[in-house]
Amino acid sequence: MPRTRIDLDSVIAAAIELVDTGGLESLTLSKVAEALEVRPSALYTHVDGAGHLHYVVAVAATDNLTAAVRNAAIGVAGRDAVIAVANAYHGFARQYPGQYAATFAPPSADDAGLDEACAGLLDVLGLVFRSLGLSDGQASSAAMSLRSALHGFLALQSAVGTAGQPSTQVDLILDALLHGLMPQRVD
Amino acid sequence: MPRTRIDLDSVIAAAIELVDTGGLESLTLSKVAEALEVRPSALYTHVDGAGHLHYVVAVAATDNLTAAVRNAAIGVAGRDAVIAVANAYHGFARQYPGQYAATFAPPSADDAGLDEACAGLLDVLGLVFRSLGLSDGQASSAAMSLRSALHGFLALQSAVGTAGQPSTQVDLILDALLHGLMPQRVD
DNA sequence: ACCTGAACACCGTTCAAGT
DNA sequence: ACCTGAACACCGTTCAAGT
Repeated sequence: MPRTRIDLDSVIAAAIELVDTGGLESLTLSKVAEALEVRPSALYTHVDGAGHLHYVVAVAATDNLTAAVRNAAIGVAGRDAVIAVANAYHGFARQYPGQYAATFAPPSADDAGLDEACAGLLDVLGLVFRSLGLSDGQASSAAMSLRSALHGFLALQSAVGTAGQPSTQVDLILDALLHGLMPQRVD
Repeated sequence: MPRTRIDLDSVIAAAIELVDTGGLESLTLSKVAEALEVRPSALYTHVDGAGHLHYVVAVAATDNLTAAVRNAAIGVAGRDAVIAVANAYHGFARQYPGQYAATFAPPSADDAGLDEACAGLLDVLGLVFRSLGLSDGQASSAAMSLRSALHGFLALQSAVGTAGQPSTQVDLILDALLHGLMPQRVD
């Protein structure tokens, strides 16, 4: 009777499924091992401990977020593209709150995977602002601002002090970005 | 020889100190107990488990943040007040990253303490916008937007993908708020 | 090369026992 | 009323042992 054999991809897949089901708090080596029907110590062949597990899951989750945002930007231009991309970002965070939370893992010194994944996300957002006529520098600055605004809104929405109207607030933020955050006007 | 006697205030004080020193991850019942020189089980007389400990620390940390922001708003008015308040919020988060992170604890169903603490923070921010001539509704909406923007910026700054210029970005966000987020112009 | 099993440290939680 | 001590479940990590 052969032992159960796993690899890094199966570990990540099980971890993502775990995070989607029970949130980021349920991401433990023990639970991933249980889902894969191996002992926890078996995971150390593929992953360098709990911290590294969080890291690789962050990379995978960021890539998933980027893909969702990229797909939303296809076939739309200008101001509509910003709204489409913002809604896609927002929608991903609401549909996969565990993956979205996993996105904000502590960075690594000897692994640039998460930095590259974040750069990929910002590239997609930056391209949208390029289609609005912004320069490369302005576009990447606007991309960071958009992500910052969307995350701030999402973090406070899912946390405490949510006495305001959730739906109208997103529009306020987008309006703010489109009106004031970009160096040149677009409306 | 009498046993060591503690109360809720000493638990919170030890927890805040722990969070300031080792970050939010170091906030455990075991470490708080060790700091107070009692057994971990002794804490259950004053606090309802680890989740509740996080909750009461969140309330205390939010109150500390509110006090810092409130002090910064004294003696300044209009546009300068917004900048002063934003810098105070930003400064608290940088000086006490553990406390700031503790601020975002999951809300409670049977305890309104954190909601009230958040309302207190938003009240201070709202008063600043009132001094800019906004109505109550506009001011509280702007207060939530300002906090959302500041938190989004801080979260992405302390996390990954920080290739941009940190200092200039804060000003961009403030400009966006002052220019576009508020229903009526102030400049 | 890769998984198991035992071992250890750490954390949270409960509860009877002491004071 | 409040802390101790024992007990248990859970998690992460290491490492010798097997295959």
